Amino acid sequence: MKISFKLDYKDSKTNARLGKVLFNGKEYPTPMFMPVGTQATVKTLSPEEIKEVGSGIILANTYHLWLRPGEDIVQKAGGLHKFMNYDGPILTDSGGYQVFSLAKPKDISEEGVKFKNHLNGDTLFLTPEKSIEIQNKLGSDIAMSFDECPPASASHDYLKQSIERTIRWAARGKKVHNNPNQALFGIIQGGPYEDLRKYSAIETTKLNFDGYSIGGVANDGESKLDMYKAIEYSTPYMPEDKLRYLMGVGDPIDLIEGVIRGVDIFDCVIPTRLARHGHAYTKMGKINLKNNQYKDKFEPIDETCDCYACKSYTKAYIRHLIVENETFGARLLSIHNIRFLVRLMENIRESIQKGTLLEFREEFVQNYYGGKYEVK
RNA sequence: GGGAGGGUAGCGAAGUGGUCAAACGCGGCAGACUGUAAAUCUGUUCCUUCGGGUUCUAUGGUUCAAAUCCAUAUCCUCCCA
Repeated sequence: MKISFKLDYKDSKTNARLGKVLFNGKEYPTPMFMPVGTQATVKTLSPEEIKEVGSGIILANTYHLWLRPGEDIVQKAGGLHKFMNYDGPILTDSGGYQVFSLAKPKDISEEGVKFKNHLNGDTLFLTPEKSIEIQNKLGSDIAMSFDECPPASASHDYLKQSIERTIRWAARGKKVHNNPNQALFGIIQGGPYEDLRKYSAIETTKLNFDGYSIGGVANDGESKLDMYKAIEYSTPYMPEDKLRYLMGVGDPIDLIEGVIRGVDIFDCVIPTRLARHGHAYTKMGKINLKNNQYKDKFEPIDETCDCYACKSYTKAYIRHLIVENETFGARLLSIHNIRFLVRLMENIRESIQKGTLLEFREEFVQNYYGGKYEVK
């Protein structure tokens, strides 16, 4: 059964929406945060732990799984769900982000993108058709169109020709996509430019995808202001009855700002990466547990948190694990950080329900930034 | 008792007359991270009122100039008795 989306409610004071993703007889409420599991694993977490923290959809990556173990192996295993023992919904990114992180502009042609394999330097070639074919074999529930994800520094001229090509790539991918059990999403690009976002959104939605995402955001130090503009310039042209996905975001405040601007789902590596680097989200802001001051703090990371790490372990112990580079520390912090974002989304949904989302935002900023948050 | 080598910043270790407050590694202290080339990367680590001050086991000496050369002391390691 193909995954589907139902829009339930629209906030009157903001563009926020409440809805649900329907999959396998289960409902996953939106707005939602999706943890990233690039290599068919949310780093350090078992599928049981992923569910325990309350995550719904998780991400995997086409590029990485194409290289290893190869889409044929995953297919032979019976698809991603069986391969990794996860029965919740899985979204695969198309490899578009790797166009940004691995390829050089000159490696991008109408046909596709030339990559240097980051494992051994081999030259590889990925096309929209190939990306869809791989995602089909991986058996994800949501496949993403293969796009170019340009850097924040890209000029208006470059972006213009880039989004036109990305739209042609989206059409090519859609043409070869024939898996009735897999949704296919289109990706809107255009940097912080109103005309380009509008153009990209209108042309991409004409192709009638199952959902739409806003891409090319939060790259290489793009300002938050530009990110918010990118969302604001895109959503007016995105259909209301389809899932809206802001790719690669992330930061707690950005999740709130994204929802206010009409986004339904988000994904980001940041909670798990920060965890591996010793950082923890708390209501009162992000803390670096590696800091000396936590060495004898025998208290949970966040008194108000209901996660496994906070229920059973202290800052001092987790700090010790992180400092000693023990994987259990990364695991506890990953559980905590994802749980923090999942609870943040729960609170956001509650506030939408109550019509107090903007007040919730103020309260969050007051606590998390000590009131000193300024959009730049 | 005889002989050889050596003592450099928190630790290990380069440096053997000026470009040396002294490479590099570790450890320490911070910072960054937004569709994961990311358990990674960056900064900093003698003192300082940022003018400068005090260092290379100790003391004395040679020299315009010493971590580097000489003398003595001291400690460590190894070898022979």
